[in-house]
Amino acid sequence: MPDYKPHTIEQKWQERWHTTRTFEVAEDPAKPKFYCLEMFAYPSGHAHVGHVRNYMIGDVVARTKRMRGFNVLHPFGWDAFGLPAENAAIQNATHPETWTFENIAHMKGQLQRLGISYAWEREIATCRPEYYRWNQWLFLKMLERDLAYRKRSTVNWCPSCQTVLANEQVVDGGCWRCGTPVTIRELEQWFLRITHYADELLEASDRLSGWPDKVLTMQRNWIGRSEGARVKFGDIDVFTTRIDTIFGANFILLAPEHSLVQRWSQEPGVERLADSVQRFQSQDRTGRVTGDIEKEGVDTGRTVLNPFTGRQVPIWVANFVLGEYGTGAVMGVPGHDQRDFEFARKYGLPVTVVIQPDGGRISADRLTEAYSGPGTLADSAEFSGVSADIGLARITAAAEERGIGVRTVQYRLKDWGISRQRYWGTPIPILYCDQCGMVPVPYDDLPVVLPKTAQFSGRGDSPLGQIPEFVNTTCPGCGWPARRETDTMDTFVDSSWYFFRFCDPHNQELPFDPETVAYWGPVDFYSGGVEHAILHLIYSRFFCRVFRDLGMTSLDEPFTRLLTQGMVLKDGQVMSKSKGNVVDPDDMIEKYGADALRLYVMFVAPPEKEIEWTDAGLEGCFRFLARVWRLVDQFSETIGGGGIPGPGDLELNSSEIALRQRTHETIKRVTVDLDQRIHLNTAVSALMELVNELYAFCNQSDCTRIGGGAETSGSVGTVASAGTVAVLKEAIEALVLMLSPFAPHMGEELWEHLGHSGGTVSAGWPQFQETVAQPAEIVVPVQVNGKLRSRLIVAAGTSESALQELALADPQVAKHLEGKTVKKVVVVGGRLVSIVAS
RNA sequence: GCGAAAGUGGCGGAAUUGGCAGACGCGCCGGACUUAGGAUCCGGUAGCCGAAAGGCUAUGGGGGUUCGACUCCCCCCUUUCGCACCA
Repeated sequence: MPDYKPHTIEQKWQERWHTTRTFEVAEDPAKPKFYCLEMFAYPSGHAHVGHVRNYMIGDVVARTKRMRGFNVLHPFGWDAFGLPAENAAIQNATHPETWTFENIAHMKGQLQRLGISYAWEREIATCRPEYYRWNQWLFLKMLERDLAYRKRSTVNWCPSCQTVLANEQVVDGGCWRCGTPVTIRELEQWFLRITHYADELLEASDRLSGWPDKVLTMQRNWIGRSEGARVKFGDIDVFTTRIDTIFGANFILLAPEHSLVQRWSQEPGVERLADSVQRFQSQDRTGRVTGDIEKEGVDTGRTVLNPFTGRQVPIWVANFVLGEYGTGAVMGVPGHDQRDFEFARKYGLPVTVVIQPDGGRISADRLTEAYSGPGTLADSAEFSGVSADIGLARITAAAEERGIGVRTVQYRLKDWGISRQRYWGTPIPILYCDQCGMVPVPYDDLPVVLPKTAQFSGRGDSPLGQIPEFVNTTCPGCGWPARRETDTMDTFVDSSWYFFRFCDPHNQELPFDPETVAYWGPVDFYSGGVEHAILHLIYSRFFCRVFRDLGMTSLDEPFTRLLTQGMVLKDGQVMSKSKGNVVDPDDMIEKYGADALRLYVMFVAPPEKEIEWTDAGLEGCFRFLARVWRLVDQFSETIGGGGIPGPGDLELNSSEIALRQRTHETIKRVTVDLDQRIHLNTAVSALMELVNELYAFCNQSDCTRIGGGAETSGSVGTVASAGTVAVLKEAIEALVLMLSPFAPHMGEELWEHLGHSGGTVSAGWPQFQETVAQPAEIVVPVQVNGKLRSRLIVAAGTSESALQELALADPQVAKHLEGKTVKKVVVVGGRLVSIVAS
């Protein structure tokens, strides 16, 4: 018998899968579809085990679904635009395209050596004009529908990456890629109007039952809906969620960026104001947003009328008021807002109490902190005496009636700024003509191709601007000279709809034929890192709705079920090149084979959890596979032939019945674990148990001698009975089939050894019979006063009264009941007997 | 600060609904087979007491509900993650 040698069989099957196009699919209305997708990869160079874990998880799901009769779409591609390629170009004098395609070639090889069952003919790379032309197409469609627009505004700037960042790409005040603190710049930028869908994105999140709560919570927080009102204090519009406290608004606070502040600080004789405003604006942005800096303000010397109290209130500028949220102006209610309270105490501004807590009375001069709880309005003219929530509604209505306020909903979510001052991205298909102004590139002229030659200086101006042949063009409207937009699109545009492109990746007329998405969509199972919770995942939900509103799909949501896989740690740390702790899958494949690697990564922890890499664990999985190999190989001749009757038709002895029961029970467990729970680790352990059971069966029934030494290990012993052959065949075939999503090469090889030529997919997923899966005898624990005292071995289905009798008669139990009276006996049928005595 | 998730042997982790805690694997210990074993097969392995039978204690800590709690409730500790002056 040849030992388990993974390399030859892995190579054999990978070649066969490729030449027979095993995983390529077409729409087939006769079969149920299943779209299985893992987040596509940024081609950074070499994938480490942490990266490929995700693909292995998806592959187990895809292969299982295929065996269960689904028409499975399982594609892969490359998120191929982006900064690292350009940075590498600056450092190594290679072209970003060269760098990218070399990396893709290497990583594709890695994935193929892992045996991931991708439909490679659908592979896409976003940096190809065949792909990014549809970014441009969609951009123009969005422009037509006013979902794309250009405006000058302050934007996040990463000084290291030398480009603008979207709000979603600023993490803790730093750049999501490199962590460099973000600064502010004012630029003309293109924006996509994601806020148009803010409410829908929020509401629909309640229906995403297949998503982790954690991700949904993050998205809801990010959208940050708050209901309130805008109220005019003279010329100043403030946004408040607490209009019920307006009678306590003793001052107005403006953000340093507020247009009035900017205007006033340019007037003569206000040096103190101008200096403070300047200082606030230059304060560390992170600190301003996170609240780490000291709250400061400066009096503008101006006042404005509080429209409800009729009193003049001073206008201050405060560094903690954010220009980008609401109207950049707030009413200061020191009695009922902690920030305003601190501010008022610091600068000696008056504090007024306008809400009295129920059953208590507070006064302004004794307050040590703002009171923000519920209560009854006080000192609020005609509104005094009503509860705060009723007051809120009435005051809002009054403001609307007087034309000085309006109910409104405010979002934290901002429109998505997509302009990037870099080269390696999708050119924005816009021209600027002196005669016609801004002109969209006509659809027929798409794609606007990224020019090959460019200077990669990393200087912070758009490299495309350095290429006259690119910039200078003619206006399609008037024929006069025009200039092209030189910014490129955020690469998150590419990834926001690629899952649709996979349905129809070679379409030259449209991003995709709506029919294909109607068949394949939505993605049934999507897995990837949680770090995309409010980036890629929210953008994709946005784009799905844009396509829907363009009439190209009827889907509201792109992803039905989402799994966020855990990271792989080595020495307690995330793998990274700079830490030097990466595990290269190729090294592990070299040592143990792809099947063992896959099995280990699936077995060591549930997919959502992070795992700590150990070579010893991998070796254990290799040993398990070798154990399966020996088992199957030893029986392949005996059970591999035809004409073996099914075990259901034979008289079986007790150990044969027991093995058969274990087989069916295991099928049931593994099926539930894989199909419903995606508990891949417990599915593997169930298979390990079945293997242990098979070894025990063989040793005990003496049907053959497994192992034992070099000269005996090759022999096939005599098999005692037709029943033994039948139950072994059933068990081993089920084992091989169920193992094959995890260890596909071995699965196919052993299936072939067992005399089957059609492959595991056509064999289908093994079926269990509920009646066979139930054990004939069960163990029923008996507790006395909550302590386990004995175990009864009884036939399954023993009645509760019989169980009670048996339990009370049990000698161990009787011992603990001595001198006591039984107060109560709880019998849980088939589960346990609990006796209470005293 | 607010919110969420988690905390189980030497280690990774099991325990669908409140019902035998520690499945499975790693590691370790022992046996068999062997010239040899770091291969293979078999067995043991939470702690404490005990020769054994058996008993006691154990799921971060402390309370509670229950015949019964890793699981539910309250308080506290630790870790991880998310949010963080959002008016």
